[in-house]
Amino acid sequence: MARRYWLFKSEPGAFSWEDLVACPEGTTFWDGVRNYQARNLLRDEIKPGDRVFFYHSRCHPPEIVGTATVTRGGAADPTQFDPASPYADPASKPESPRWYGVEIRADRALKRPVSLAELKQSSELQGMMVTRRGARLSIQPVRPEEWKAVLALSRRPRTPP
DNA sequence: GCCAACGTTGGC
DNA sequence: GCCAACGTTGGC
Repeated sequence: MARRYWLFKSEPGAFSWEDLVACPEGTTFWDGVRNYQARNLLRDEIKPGDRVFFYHSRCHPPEIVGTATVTRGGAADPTQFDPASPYADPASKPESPRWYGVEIRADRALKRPVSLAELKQSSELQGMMVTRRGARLSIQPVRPEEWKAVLALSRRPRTPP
């Protein structure tokens, strides 16, 4: 199975790229996803070795800031069983968990962040999910050619306005 | 702060 | 099963 590529959204006020890098080994379990479509990807599709764009959402500007590697595939999200967690789900039972997450490890910051505005301007990235209006999915598939194009953009100076 | 898009809930 | 109401996401 070939390595696949993903984009994970995070609000920097909640959990930023810097927070990930500060974790032991730059590694964290990606918990708290409570959307079924994203859950299916976490549980069934995202495998160790896959690569991840770390995207800052609900901030100025929204942008891709770094890359990470999946170090552990779909596992039950423990926060669903923790009554003290804001992500607690009393309806979910340990014998049939409803919510899943994966473990990721920070790889490196992009040479420079690539903003959503820039993604939208790039002719190669017109079809990228994150550029579509109303694309709220917090875990998104990324095509290999999109992965390459974003990295290429990050190695170029920002386009002057 | 605004509001469009989307997902979920719940009455019927 | 439909769909209106509601809450959330998230760019702008």
